[in-house]
Amino acid sequence: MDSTSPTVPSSSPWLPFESRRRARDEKREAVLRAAVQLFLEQGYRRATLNEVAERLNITKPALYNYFRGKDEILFECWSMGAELVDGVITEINAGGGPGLAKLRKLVHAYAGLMATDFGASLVRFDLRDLAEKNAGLARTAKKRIDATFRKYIAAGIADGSIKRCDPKLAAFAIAGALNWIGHWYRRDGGLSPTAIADEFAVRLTEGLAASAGRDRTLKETPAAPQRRTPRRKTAANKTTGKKRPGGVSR
Amino acid sequence: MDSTSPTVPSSSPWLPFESRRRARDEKREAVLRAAVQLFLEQGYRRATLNEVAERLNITKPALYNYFRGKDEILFECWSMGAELVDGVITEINAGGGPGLAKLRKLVHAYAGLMATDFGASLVRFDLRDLAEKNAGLARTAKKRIDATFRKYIAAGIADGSIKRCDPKLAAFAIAGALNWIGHWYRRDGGLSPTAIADEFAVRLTEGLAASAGRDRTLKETPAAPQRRTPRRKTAANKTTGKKRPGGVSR
DNA sequence: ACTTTTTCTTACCCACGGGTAATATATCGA
DNA sequence: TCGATATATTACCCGTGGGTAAGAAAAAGT
Repeated sequence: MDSTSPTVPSSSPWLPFESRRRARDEKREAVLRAAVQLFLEQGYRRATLNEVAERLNITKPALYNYFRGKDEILFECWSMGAELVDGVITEINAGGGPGLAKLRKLVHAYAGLMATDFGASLVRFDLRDLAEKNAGLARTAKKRIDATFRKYIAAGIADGSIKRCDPKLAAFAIAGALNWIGHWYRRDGGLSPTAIADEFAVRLTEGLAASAGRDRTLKETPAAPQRRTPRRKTAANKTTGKKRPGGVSR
Repeated sequence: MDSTSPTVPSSSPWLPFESRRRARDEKREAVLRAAVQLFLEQGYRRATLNEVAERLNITKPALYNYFRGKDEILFECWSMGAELVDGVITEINAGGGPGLAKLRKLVHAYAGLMATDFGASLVRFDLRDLAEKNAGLARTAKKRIDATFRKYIAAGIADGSIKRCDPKLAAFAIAGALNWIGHWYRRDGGLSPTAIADEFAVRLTEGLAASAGRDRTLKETPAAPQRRTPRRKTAANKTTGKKRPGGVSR
């Protein structure tokens, strides 16, 4: 196992390992994509693993090579969404700006995410379907996201860009409007995700803006360099190549 | 049956019938109250009829004296919520006032409803769990509610009380924030329903107000004569006394 | 070519819970 | 008191779907 196999001098001996691991991870993600779609279409409880497998041209027990059970698949779908949001947040935190501007960026990006499968899974799935351990992780992640909304609002009040209000309730109102997108948005509807995001970024924050008069300064923030973020960060996890689903939880 | 029984001259011969029917309806509603609570606590799919019955100190088959099946119970719970909203809407429609005032009244009352069991059932239950026929009715009712939000906003724009905006998206944003209350509100939390309603009535509409400067005129509308509406209207249905759940649908 | 490991399939188990049948027990009208 | 009607109970059926066991098929390693 650990013998630095001298029989393969040309090119990295890691490649076979790597490619095997990659192939495995690709299949894992394919399962997640099929699952999240089905779960959103029919609802988690109604959706069956048989049908998930069928869509991938395999059979149910094959899924158990990649996941411990149905609820773990659900959790991983949810996690994908959470990672997307986390990515957005760290990116906004990296940049500076007044609280209001940060809030607008968050609203804009979050609205866009709600129009994606993994993003919607954040709000369409019932955490009570998760194993207690995973449900706990999910609750924590949710709290962190909510805290971010409040933090930006509080910061905005502090720096004068947002008028005085209760950050908790204001965050609930904004997050609620955004989360609801995940429930009504349809790909074949008349609204494009960016149109929704643009409008919500304005509509949900204009009432909070401290700038008295009418809205000016509303066009500077949304869409910044208009860069969505499909890539996955926060490496971690990713089943480091070991056998058996083991990795789990995070 | 139709013989005007001459043998019972003293007091109304209907009373026995009436009281029997009343007793039946009371039990029916008791089932609904127990069911909606359990469904909200555990989720519809997880909750079992056995447990609903257990909470009422009866056994599962007894439930079938009042309802055709689990999904009908769900529908009736949902319907109770829908009737509450309908009541609010007809009351607001009855009164006059500019679009913005009506919108605020609706937001205020709707927020309060989201803190009740039957109100929350409007947004916490999955219509896909309903029989197709009932799901259709529910979709229609939902559309009607959404249309009301848009109507008030459009009216507000027309009469100058609300600034120009897309009524569709504005309605989505407001309804979303409100509906979300049904997901996060907890009776044992720090926020009282009226506090939430008051705050949301302001927060969700201030951005739309056409009145340029800061907010004045914000205190006149909410809570009007502060009259909640617990009574049930829209008689119809109500199992007119016949045997077997028959009535159904509406 | 051989073994070993990973991946997938066929065939099954079985707990759960919605729904029904047959039957007992109040309740009411007479 | 006595039939008729609601109303409730006990005992059961059975479809569904998550999960597993045993072994075939396909890669990978040597």
